[in-house]
Order: sequence, then C-alpha cells, then structure tokens
Amino acid sequence: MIREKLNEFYKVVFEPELIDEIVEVGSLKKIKENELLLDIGDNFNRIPLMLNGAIKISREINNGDEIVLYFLERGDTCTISFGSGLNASKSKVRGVAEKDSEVIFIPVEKLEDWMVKYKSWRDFVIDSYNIRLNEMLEAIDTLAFMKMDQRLYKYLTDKVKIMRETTLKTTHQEIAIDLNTSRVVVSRLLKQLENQSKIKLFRNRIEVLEY
DNA sequence: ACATTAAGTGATT
DNA sequence: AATCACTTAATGT
Repeated sequence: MIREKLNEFYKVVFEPELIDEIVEVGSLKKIKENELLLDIGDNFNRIPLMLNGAIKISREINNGDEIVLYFLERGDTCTISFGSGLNASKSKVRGVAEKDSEVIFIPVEKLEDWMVKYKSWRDFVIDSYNIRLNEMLEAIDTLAFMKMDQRLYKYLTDKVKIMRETTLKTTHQEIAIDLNTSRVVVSRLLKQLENQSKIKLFRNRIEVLEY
C-alpha cells in the first residue's frame, strides 16, 4: 500500500533501497480537510512526506494574529521540522490540511541515518530546504512590498494553483484571517476585483476568472 | 417564520 | 487600511 503510493511520486527521486526503508518505517495517514496536522509548540517526533493534497503552513503571534506563509504540496516535506528534529525542539508553525491529503510519516530517528546512507535523501532534503527558503523569501516580499489588493489577488491565484480548481470554496472572513486583515477590507477589495472581471463572487464561493 | 451567518456599504479615523 | 455601525441577502431549523 505505502509502496504503491510512494512509487507514484518518489520512484524517480529515491533509490530503491531507500524506498524499502520508508515502506518499513513509514506510516501512511489520510488527513481530512481542515484537520490540524501540526500546531505551534508541538514537538515533532516524525516528519511528513506529502503524497497528495495541500497543507497550509501559517504562523501565529501571541495575541492570535495569524498569517499564512506557504503551502505544502505533493513531493514536499516540512523542512522546518528537519532542522530541529534532532534537538527535539518545538514547532514554530501551524499546519492545517487545505484539502483532503495523504502523507507518510517518518520517525525522526531515521532522518540522520538516511542523510549519511542515501545520496537521494540528502539531495531531497537540500532541495526541499531551498524551495522552502525561496517560498519564505517570497512571503517576505509579499508582506513587505505588496499592498493589500495585490496580496489578495496573489492569495487567490496561488490558491487556484494549489487547489487545482478555479472555484474556491471560502468566505471573506477566512481570507481575512489568512491575510491578517479585516473582513470588511477583503469584501471591498474582492468587489473591486469583481468589477475588473478578474473574479466572480458568490456566497461561500469565489470563481477566479484570470489567473 | 425566525435566527444565524455571510456579504455589502457609508462614514470616520 | 482599519473599525464602527448598520443593511441586505442567503441559508439553516
């Protein structure tokens, strides 16, 4: 079961021996939409390898202010977990399933092992770090330099790519939380986008026309 | 029919 | 861009 799933996406990435090991120690988990995978402060004793679906990674500061950083998709792993896996530190981010997803959990003890044993694993981890760093930089740019209207539009188009659907099932309030702004602002800016024929608005639903 | 939740809007800071 | 205060619209019970 795990082997088939693994072969779907990781056959070309990992050498066969590594696949064997993952099959041995990994556990497949199906995650339902909106399920909390990892919360801030959680210890991780295992790291997820995404098979399909999407996980939203966000950050929260004390008072409840939240901001979305990026999404994990097939082939991704939560690299932030890696760095501190060995010193058993706590998560600084939150991961919530954006849609039904499947992941393989791998116990952290194996990570170090595999780093020395398998080149493909090293490459995977390094690549993955790189991708994550770039996404983080993009998130910083977005936050620092983009105005709310641009951020909103980026949010919508990004989400279309991730969900692979042009119709997003969400509310203005939820978007406001993800962007750490107010519902009223989101409603107004969405209206503008609609007037520019970039989107179409419905209750609990937004159709993205241009992306 | 009524209550609840989502979305729209003018005015103010 | 945020907040308030209010309206209108859609949906659930």
